[in-house]
Amino acid sequence: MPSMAQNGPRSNLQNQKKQSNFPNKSRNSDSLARRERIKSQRLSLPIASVKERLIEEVKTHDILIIVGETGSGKTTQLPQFLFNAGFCRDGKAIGITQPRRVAAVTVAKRVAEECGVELGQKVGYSIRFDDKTSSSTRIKYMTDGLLLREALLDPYLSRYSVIIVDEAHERTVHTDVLLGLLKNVQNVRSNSMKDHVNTDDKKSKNRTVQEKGTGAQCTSFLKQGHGRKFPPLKLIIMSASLDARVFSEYFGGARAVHIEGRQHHVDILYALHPVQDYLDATLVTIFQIHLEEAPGDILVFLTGQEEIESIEGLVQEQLHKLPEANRKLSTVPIFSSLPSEQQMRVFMPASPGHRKVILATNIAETSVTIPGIKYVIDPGFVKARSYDPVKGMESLIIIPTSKAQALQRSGRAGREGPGKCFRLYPEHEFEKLEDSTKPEIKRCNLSNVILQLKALGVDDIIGFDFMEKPSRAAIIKSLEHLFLLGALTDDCKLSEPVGHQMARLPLDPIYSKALILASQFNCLEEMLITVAMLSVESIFYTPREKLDEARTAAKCFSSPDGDHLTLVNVYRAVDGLLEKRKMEFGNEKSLKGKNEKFLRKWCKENFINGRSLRHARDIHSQIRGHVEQMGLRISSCGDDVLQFRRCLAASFFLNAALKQPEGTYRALASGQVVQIHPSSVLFQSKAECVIFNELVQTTKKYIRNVTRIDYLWLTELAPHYYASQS
DNA sequence: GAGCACTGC
Repeated sequence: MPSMAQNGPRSNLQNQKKQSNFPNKSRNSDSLARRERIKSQRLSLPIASVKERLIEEVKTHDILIIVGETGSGKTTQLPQFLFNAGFCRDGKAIGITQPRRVAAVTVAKRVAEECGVELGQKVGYSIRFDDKTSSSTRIKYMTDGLLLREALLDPYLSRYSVIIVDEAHERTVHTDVLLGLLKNVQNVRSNSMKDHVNTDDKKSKNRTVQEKGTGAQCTSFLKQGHGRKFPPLKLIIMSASLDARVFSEYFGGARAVHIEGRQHHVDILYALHPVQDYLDATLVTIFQIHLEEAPGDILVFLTGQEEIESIEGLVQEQLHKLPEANRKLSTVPIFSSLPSEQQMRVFMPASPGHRKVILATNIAETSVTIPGIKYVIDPGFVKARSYDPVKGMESLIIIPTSKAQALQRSGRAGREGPGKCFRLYPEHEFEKLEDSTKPEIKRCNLSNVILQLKALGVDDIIGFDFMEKPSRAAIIKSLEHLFLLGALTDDCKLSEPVGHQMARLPLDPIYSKALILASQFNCLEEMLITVAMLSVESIFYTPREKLDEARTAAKCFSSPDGDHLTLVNVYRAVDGLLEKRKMEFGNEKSLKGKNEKFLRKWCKENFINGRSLRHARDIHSQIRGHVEQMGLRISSCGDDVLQFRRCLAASFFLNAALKQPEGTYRALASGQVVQIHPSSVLFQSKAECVIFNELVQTTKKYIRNVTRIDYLWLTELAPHYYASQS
C-alpha cells in the first residue's frame, strides 16, 4: 500500500481543498515551495533509484510482476515514469486499477498535484458515481470493478496501452476476473498485430491456426474483433511479496521484479503458550502495554462489533481498579457500520497524556490508516464470509488469519517509527497459518461473475483460465440459476434480449431480472426503489441504547405486506420531503448543502442510516438511467399493491418459503428449514407463503427482506419451475 | 426476538 493511498473513511474525502487567504504573490511562492517539496519527496522514494531499469523492463516484457513493499512509491510513480517514457503516444492511456474507491481517488489527486495539472485533465480517476476524467486523461486511476464494466463496452480495452493492476494480492473477485480477462485481451491484441503483418489473402488461414494455439476464449474475442488491429497491451501486476510466484506462474513464468519499501522495523512478539480465551488475552495485553511500554497508541484487531463493544466495557471496568495516575487510557471503536462522525474519532488525538486504544475490525487493515500507531495487538482471528453453493446460503464464520494478513496487521505499527506487534499465539502456530487468504472467488456466489464473462464473449466458463478455479459445483449452480432467470438459453448462451439486458445492469442478476419483469407488471417505479434499497447495507439503524425509540420510528414506515414495501415507504417519505422543499425554496444550487443537512437530521430522528440512504439514492438514479436507455417502460402501479407483490413473486420465485405447522418456514428451492429474521416487519406475522432476498446462517437459518405472497402465484407466474414440482 | 468482516459495479 502506498503511503498516501488512504486517509480515513470515505466521508472525509470532500474536505481536502485547502483555502488560502494570502495575496497572490505569497501564494505563488507558497506553491513554488510546495512544488519543490514534492519534487524532493518524489526523488527520495525507493522507486526513484530504479526508474530507468523499470522503464526498460516494461519495454522488454509484455507482462511484468512488480513486488513493491509498502512505501516504495510504486502506485504514484510508475504511471508517471511510463507516461514520460512515451507509453501514451497516439493518445493511448495508462490505466491503474485499485480494489477500493478511496485509494483510486486519493492517489489520483496526489499524482495530479505531483504533475502540476488539474485533476481530470492529464491525470484523473473514475469510480462508480464519480468520473473525473476527460478526453485528455492519460493516467487514469479506477476501481477494478469499473474497468470490468468498461470491458463490456470495449472488449479490447483499446484506449489503453498499459494496464496496471495494483494490490493484486488482495484477490478480490473483480481482480481475479480482470486478470483472466486481461490475459486474453493481451493475447488477442498481440495476435491482431501478427495478423496485420500477414498479407490479406493469407489472413483467414492464419487465423484458424492461431485459434487452435491460443484457446477457446481467444476464438470468441477474435470473432468480435474481426479484422481490427490493436497495438499490444502492456500488463503490470503489482503485488505484495508472498504471492509474487503465483502471479508469475499464472502468466507463464512472467518476469518479476522487486522494489524495496520504506517501512520502519516492527518487533514481533509471540505468546509463549496458546491462549484459552483471546479476548481475555487481549485485555491483559492492552494493560501490559499501557503500564510498561513507552508512549504510543495501540491498535487492536477484533472480529466484529460485538467483540469491540465487549472489550470496550472490560477496559473501562479494569481502569477503575487502577490508581488514578494510571487511568489515562481511552478507547475508540471503529467498524464499517459505525456512522461516519463516530468513525472520525480515531483520527483525533487522545487528550494530553492519554494513550489511545483503537478497537478495530478488518477495516483498519487496509481501508483506514490511523496515524500514531506504535503497538498492534493481533489475536489472529478474522470474521469471514463463506458461501454454500448447494444450499445457496451465506454464513459468517470466525477463522484464523493468513500469514499475509498477519504481516499486513503488524505493518500498521511501523508507519511512522519503529513499533511492536503482539501476536496472541505461539510462533509455531504462525507457521501453520495459510500463506494467504482464500481468494474471494472461491467463496462467493458466482452468478454475477458468470453473467459478466458471458457478456464478454466467454462461453466456456468451466474451461475459462481462472487464476484459481472456483469449484465445479459452484459454477454449475450459478449457471443453473442464470438459466432459471432466463438469462441463458438452452445451449448456455446469453439470451436475447433478457440476458444481455441483465448483463448491462450493475446489480445482482436476480435484481436485474426483477426490473425487466416489473416493466411488464407496470410497477417499475416501485421496483427501481426496491432493488436500490436492497442493494445497500441496512437502511435502519438501531443503536443498542435507543432500541425502543428506533422501533417506534421504524413503525411509521412499516407495511403489513412486508419489507419490500416498507423500504419503498422509507424512500418515498424522503423523496416527498425533498420535493416539498423544492416547492418551497426553488431549485437553487445553494439549497444542495442545506438539503444534505436537512436529510442528515431527518435520518437521525428516524433512525435511518444516512450513508445507506444516500448510497441507495445514487444507485436508484444510475439504474433508472440504464433502464431508460434500454427502453423499458417506467410506470407506477399506484395503490395496486397486489400487482407489485405479484411482480415480486414472479421475480424472486427461487426464494420462496412456505409456513410449516410448527411456525417455521421451509425454503422451497433447497428444502431447508428457516425462520423469518426478527428485523423483518413480518416477524411473527404467520404469513402462509413468502418470498425473501437473503438466506443467512447465524445462530439459526434466517431469511431477510420478506414479503407475503399467495402460493398459487408461484405456479402461475413461474410455471417452468413450479409446475413440475407441485 | 437478532446482531453482520470488508470491498465493488
